[in-house]
Amino acid sequence: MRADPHPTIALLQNHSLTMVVQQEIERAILAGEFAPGAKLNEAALALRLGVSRGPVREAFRMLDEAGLVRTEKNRGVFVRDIPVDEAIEIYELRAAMEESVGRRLAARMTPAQRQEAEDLVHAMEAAVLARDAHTYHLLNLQFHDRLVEMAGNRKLTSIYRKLINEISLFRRLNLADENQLPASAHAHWDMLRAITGGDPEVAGRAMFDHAIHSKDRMVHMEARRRTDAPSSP
Amino acid sequence: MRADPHPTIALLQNHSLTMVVQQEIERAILAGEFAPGAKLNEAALALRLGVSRGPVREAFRMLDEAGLVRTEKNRGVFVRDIPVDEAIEIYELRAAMEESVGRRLAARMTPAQRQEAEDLVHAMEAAVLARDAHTYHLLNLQFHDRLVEMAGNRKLTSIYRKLINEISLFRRLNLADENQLPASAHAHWDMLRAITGGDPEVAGRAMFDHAIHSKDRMVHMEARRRTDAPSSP
DNA sequence: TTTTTGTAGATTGTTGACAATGTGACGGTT
DNA sequence: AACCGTCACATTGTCAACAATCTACAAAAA
Repeated sequence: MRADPHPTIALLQNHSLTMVVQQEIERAILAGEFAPGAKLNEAALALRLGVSRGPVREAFRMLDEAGLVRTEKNRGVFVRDIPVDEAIEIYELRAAMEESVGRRLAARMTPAQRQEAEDLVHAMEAAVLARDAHTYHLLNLQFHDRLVEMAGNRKLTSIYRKLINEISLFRRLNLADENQLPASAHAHWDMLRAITGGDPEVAGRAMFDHAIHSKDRMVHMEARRRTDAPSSP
Repeated sequence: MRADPHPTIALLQNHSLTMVVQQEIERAILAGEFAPGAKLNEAALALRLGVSRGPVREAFRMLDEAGLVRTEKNRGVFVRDIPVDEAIEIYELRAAMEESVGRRLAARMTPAQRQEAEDLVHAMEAAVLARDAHTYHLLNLQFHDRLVEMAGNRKLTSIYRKLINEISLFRRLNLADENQLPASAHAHWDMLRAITGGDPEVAGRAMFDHAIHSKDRMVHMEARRRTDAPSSP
């Protein structure tokens, strides 16, 4: 038996340089500081973070396995640029996972969890009124993330989050049209109602359809983009 | 545009030492040469593979991210030993994924694919007659792997395979009882029939139920083991 | 005896140096 | 002008040495 160490001590015990470097690069990628397709220079990153190239290389291997970067031997590592067909695959896989989440939540969601989810949708509605698409987007992500977490399957949660990270590397990802935000918020109420209704099949289907709808909108946007801007610009 | 390079050239282009080391360690782990919980010594592995510790460390980071090993700072890396509750989570997640696979296959399986799947079940039946539980186990894995691959979602396929790898680290994983093999083979015929029937919901449900049944059998075995062998041996 | 402390050896964490490979510019040839 | 070889330069791949940390065991203290 061992007591929980002092927070600062726990920090040092768990965070090797490689871990810190990995988290920092991941943060930078997801924050858009490195665009999809951009090359990541080992020495430059090592210099910027004040470490040698070793930990940076180890962090690269982790990010590669996580799907955030791709490594070309003797050429370097690049921020991954998710192709459309892979984005579609991720959306469809996510739909299957969210269906599973909906089923589970219909059977086991606690009142406190329901309250928390409702609070999030209320916040989303506030963002709609404020015409704040960015905040809406973040709340939307958080809403789904919390529902997934509430389903209580940690493996599913961790894989779901990796998928969301990868999707965020899909360049052509568009924030929702401001005009469609009210409808989107409404759809979340519907989903929540389906869950609290208690029928696993209904709830699962609701979350599945919602995810597929996201995919369809993305595919639609992509198709329109392709017709608007012919093959080579 | 670039042509596919000569096979040998492609080999050298893609396989850095780190990749080779990663694949070799992964192979050894999955082959059981390193038992779950066992410690992996950097220097020893580097010596065995004829490389320095750098590539071994990078391979460790990949295997960690893939969930095959766990890293304790300043203590080393250990083959992961999947706890029962995580195994259950993986089985349930796999069930959701296989349901999705079943739905898709009901709608798009080609005659050639159907033939291939049937051949695999025939081979499984042959293994049953030969009382060859090991071969049966491998064919079973291959059957499911091929079905997943046939569904045509590469992201789902790669995640599915990672889950299978992790499950194989679950120590208490038991091969099927020889007496249950005939029933198991029969169940695969049923699944295949559900798929070729063409109804996505029926096919999805069949694969989901089959996967959940696997989970239940595992949980049952685990429960019996716990009662047979009280807390501390 | 039990506990604590100290020390030596083994192992991991990190670094900088060297080797191998790729990139792009320059100049010469056709 | 287009093509090709050559050659620096930049970058990645690999390695070996050093520093930090942990582990095990023995000696000393309670």
